[in-house]
Amino acid sequence: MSGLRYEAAVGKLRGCGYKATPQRLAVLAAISAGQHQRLEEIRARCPEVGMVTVYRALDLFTGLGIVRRLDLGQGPRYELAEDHHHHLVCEDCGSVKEFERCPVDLQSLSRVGGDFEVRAHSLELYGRCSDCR
Amino acid sequence: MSGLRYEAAVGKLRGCGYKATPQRLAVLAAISAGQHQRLEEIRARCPEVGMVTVYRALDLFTGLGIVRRLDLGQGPRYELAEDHHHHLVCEDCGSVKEFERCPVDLQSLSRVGGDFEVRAHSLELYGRCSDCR
DNA sequence: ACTCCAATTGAAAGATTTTTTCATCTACAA
DNA sequence: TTGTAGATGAAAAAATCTTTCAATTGGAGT
Repeated sequence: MSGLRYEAAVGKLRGCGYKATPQRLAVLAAISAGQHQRLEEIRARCPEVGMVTVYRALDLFTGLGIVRRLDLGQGPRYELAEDHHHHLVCEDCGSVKEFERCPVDLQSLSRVGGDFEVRAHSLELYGRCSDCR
Repeated sequence: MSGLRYEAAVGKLRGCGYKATPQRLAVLAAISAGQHQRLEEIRARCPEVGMVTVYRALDLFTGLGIVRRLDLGQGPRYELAEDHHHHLVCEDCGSVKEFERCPVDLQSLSRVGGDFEVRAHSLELYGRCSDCR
C-alpha cells in the first residue's frame, strides 16, 4: 500500500471527484504490485472485489489516465501509467521485460503530430529474448 | 487485390508451406484494403468467409509476422505488418491516424536490448486530435 | 489432366469473457 | 449524524472466442 505512485494515483482519483472506495483502492494496489499484469493476475491479488467492479475500476482508471492498458499478446495487460518505461516482448516465449531508457526522439516527436496534441506514447520492442536464442 | 504488400504477403504464406486458399486470400485482401481495422470491419469485407476461418487466418498471419495486431482501444485491430508506420490515437474521440516519420532513435534502440534481439517495434502516440481541441 | 491426401473449412456446440440490470449499500459533504 | 449521489455485486444476458468433427479442397506427384 505504500509507494509514491500508488499515492499519486489515489490523489488523482479523488481529485477527479471519484470516491476512493476500498474496492477501487484494492484494485489500484493490485495493479501497483506488479508490472504489465493480466486481468487474471490482478483479480487474484484482490479476490474480495467483485469481477464487475474490477472491470469498472479498470475502465475508470484507464479513462483517467491513471492506468495504461497494453497489448503485448495473450490479452490485455495493465500497469500504472505513472512510470514511463517500455517493453521487450519475446515473440517465441511471450515473456516481457521492461527497460527505462526511452529511445524516442522527443524533439521529432513533437513535430510529428502537426496539430495533434501529443500527451503520451507507448513503445514496444518485439524480438527474441536471450533464453530463446 | 493488387498491391505489392498484398503480393509479398501471399508469397510469404506460400513460402512457409501454407495453402493459399480463397478464404485466406480474401481475409488478406480485406486487411490490405485498410489500415488498423477492427475484426468487425475485416469480416464485413469478406462476408463469404466463415468466422472461424477469419480467426484462424488472423492467428496464422500474425504468427507468421505477415499481419500486426494492435491495441489502440476498443478491442484488437489488424493491419499488414509490411508497412512501417505509427499511430496517433485521440483519447477523446478514439480516432486513429497514421504517420510515417519514425521518431525512434534506431541507434540507441539496438543498444537498449542488451542480449535481446530486437526485430520490430511499435509506437503509438496518445493525445488529442485537432477536431477535439 | 487426374488422383490422392494432408491441410483446410464451416456449422454447431461449448467455453470464456465482458456488459447490463437493478436492488442494495456506502463514502463523504453538509 | 444524515442524506444522497455515486458505487457495488449477484444474476442474467450478450458478445466474443475456441473446439469439434465431418465434409471439402489445394496442389504435389504422376
